[in-house]
Amino acid sequence: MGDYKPQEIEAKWQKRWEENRVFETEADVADVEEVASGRWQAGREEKGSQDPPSHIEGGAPRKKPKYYVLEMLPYPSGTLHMGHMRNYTIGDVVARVKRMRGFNVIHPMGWDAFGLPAENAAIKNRTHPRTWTNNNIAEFQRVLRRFGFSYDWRREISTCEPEYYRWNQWFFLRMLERGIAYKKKSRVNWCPKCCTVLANEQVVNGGFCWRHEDTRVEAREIEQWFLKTTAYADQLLNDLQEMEGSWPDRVIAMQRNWIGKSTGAKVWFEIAGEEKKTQDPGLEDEPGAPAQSSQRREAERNQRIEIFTTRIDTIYGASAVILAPNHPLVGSLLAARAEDAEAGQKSGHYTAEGRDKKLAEMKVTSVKGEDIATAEKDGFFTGRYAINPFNGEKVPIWVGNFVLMEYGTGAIMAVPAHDERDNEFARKFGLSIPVVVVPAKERTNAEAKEEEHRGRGDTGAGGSRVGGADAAQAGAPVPQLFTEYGISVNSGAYSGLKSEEAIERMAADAEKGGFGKKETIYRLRDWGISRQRYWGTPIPVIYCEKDGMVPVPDRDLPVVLPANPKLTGEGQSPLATDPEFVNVKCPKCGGAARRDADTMDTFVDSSWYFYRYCDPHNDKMPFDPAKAGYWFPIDQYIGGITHAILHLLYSRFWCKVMRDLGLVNHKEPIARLFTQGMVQKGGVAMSKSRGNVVGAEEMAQKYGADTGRIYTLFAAPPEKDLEWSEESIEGAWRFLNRVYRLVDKHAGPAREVASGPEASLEVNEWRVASTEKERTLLRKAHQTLRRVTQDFEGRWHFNSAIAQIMELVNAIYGAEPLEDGVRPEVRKEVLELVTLMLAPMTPHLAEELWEMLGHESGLWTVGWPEFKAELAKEDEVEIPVQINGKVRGRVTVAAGASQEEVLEKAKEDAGVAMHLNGKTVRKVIFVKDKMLNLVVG
RNA sequence: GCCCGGGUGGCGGAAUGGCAGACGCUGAGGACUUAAAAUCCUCCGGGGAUUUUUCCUCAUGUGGGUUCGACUCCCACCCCGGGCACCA
Repeated sequence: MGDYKPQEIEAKWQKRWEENRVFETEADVADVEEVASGRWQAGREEKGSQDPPSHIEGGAPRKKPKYYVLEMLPYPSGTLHMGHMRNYTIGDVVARVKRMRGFNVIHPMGWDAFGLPAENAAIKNRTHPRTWTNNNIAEFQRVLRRFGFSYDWRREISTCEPEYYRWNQWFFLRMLERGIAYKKKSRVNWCPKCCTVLANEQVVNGGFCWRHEDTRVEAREIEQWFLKTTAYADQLLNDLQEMEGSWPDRVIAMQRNWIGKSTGAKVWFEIAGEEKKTQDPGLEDEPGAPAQSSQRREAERNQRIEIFTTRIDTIYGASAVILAPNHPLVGSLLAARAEDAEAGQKSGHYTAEGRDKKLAEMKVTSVKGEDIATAEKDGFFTGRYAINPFNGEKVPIWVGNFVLMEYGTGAIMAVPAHDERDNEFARKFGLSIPVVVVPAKERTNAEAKEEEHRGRGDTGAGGSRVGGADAAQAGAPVPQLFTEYGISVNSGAYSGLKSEEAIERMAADAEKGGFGKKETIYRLRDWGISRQRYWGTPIPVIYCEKDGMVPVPDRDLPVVLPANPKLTGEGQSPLATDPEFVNVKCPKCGGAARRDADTMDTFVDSSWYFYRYCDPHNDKMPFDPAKAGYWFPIDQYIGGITHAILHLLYSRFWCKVMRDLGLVNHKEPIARLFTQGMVQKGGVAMSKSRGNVVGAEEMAQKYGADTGRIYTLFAAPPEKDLEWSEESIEGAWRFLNRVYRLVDKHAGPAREVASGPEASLEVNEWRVASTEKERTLLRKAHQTLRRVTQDFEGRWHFNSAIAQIMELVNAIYGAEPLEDGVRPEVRKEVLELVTLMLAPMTPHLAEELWEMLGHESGLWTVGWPEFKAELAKEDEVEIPVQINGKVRGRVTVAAGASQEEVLEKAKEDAGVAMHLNGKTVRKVIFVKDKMLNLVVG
């Protein structure tokens, strides 16, 4: 009759779904009350006497288990392409399957609407970031609706609205109260031409500004707001255990790596020569030394160099202490003594000027890790010495470009024999390389002694290990680099101990002696959230000359962005140039004061947005804890691997903070995480900048949304990358047409009869009354249902689910003409199964077919079909017969036949008999209904 | 360097210890048609034997191992992709 016209069908059903509010969902009343009464105290005063909110009526579903499925919210820019659509399709299939299986499903969508691109576009096009953003949102929404995703649009949020970001501010104030938010100077990427801070991504070509490619980015110290993620480092690390098995391994691994816990010890090295000076400070000042010199000495006197090491057991092998170029002690160490520089010069390496130049170079290097990682090791001797507290030896103090101020204490002890980097450094600059650990295995007693000797020899007769190359000159054999655990040698009282023991004892002794202690440090740093931008959440803080930093009182929230900013992309924060915004009265004293002109990192917005979906219009709190308690944790979160670290880590952090605030009672917000693969074209991910996108709308116009959906599901398993293929799209399109024509052809007679749940026919009635052809079809249909159900449940093998359905459709075509031997009831049953199985993936087509089959109420009103094992059961099975593991014949037997029956039949088989000829059967392996293997010899 | 993935026909991919290559794409042939499109049917890993039916053999990155039986489990290695990286 008709043709498959996806554009008409899709519009028709989208309208019906909306009219019938099919995807609107509410928290279950009973459960919400249970949660509220049982576990929640904070902020619940009003609730006690109140009736449930009007939208939770008595008719709401009761005791359906909840299911929260969520796709990462998009940043609304550019064009929606099939890469986006794949993500949303996967989520939509899950949502629809769960709905059909009787879950109370929440499936929301919103917009990550703040961010730099809006601001840049606004500068370029002379529009307002809000205009640009809202236009994009409208466009995105239109296309998402066009694909028929089952979102509850009433819950839509946009993070750039004051109704949303006021809660960012509210959270910030709570964190400020608890000391989680604090301000400190920190090193940033600074572009001297833009006069602003750059994000790491804006530093290009190994240290240049993205807008001024001839301008080198500098490291600068400026005051910024931080959130103390490090306070939760241990929790963030330990709770990862809970996610094992339900988050991808690599995401867990990446987060572990990022947090980077390492246990070791801090050790304090005194600066040599200080004691003498403290006795007689006045006399020590060199003529011509700067006036503040003695002052500096004063400060330096009690200063020791604090180093961090995970291998305190190698401390007897330390041949230098190396400081980061921007270590606070570097300046005073160098300035203190001009002649020390000469000492360095004498050692043959540097002039004072060369040294200063070098230091300046090292300091200016961008903060960005890449540059440092690839740079060659460099450094210089400061001319000063430190005392190794374990053996009292003097070791030279160096400055090295590979020592990071940001990690540990910004200073290390260099143990060249047992650390790769130190080894490289020592070889380059001729530091000695004493061996203090030897491999445990090959070590006999005699060898150990010898090793001990050699070690001593190498160390020299207690001589100072200046930056000279005496070790190398002495022609001493260069010891091998050995970085593993072993046995300590040449380590005083600790010689002979296993590394593990030595670490324990030496750390304990350092603590006793007051020159060190055990310490755990993390790679994770606090989260800097200040951005010198306009399009973000204003930081709700005011600076008053009299009262200092004053938080904006809750009642004054939100601090709203000024409507008409001056955006130039250069200079300081745009907000700072707006007097109406900046000038404000101090909330404490009423005097003149200034607002903080920075805005928050947009990762703040996305760290808790999924809670807001539970209660999107609450104007008293970020969300009602009872509602969040009902919906959380997120049962299934779906998004790209690109957010494996930052977004997910910040979200986890936020959850833990909210837990401490009493807003939630779970440890982790996301129970299961799925990271889908990218859609590629020409081997690279689709992106507007590469110009290789297949537009979502274009797709929908050409083939319809359902074809686009099923193609992305069929072409590859969801976790793998998918290479776009126009030919394969045609295949998906053909398949849907094939299904449509099949149903269309048989719909007439099918409409005349009842079937499925309406027919309430018992399994046995079907079987008794069935023809062979009917039984075969029903069997295939229910076998398919079993496998498709499995593929939807645990494994998400949508591609093989679709393949199964294709097979079933092929089988039905193969049984044509169905009029011959297949009653309309059976035809209807089989076609309904096809329709219902397709429903989560091609929802519009499925609704249309469902209607064609004679159903007046929408497909959304029915559940997932019931699998009937009786119908799926095979009557006969073909069993391969193997001789010594090779298939030599096949026998057909009744399902469930015994070993004896199968064996007897097998022996009759010509091929089998031939291979058995003249041999004895030694062993028989029989797997019922599967195979028979005869071991002969 | 360390940590994760992954290697199966011309291509995307099935098969989680039991007939390797389901399903789809491409390609070839055929039917329908005045013709084309659409649709439908058949064939499609390599080598060999049999010249019709079919049979043998090799084959899931490489080499070992476990097992009656291995794409699947174990060990070693090679290659590809991704992440992290002077992290002390």
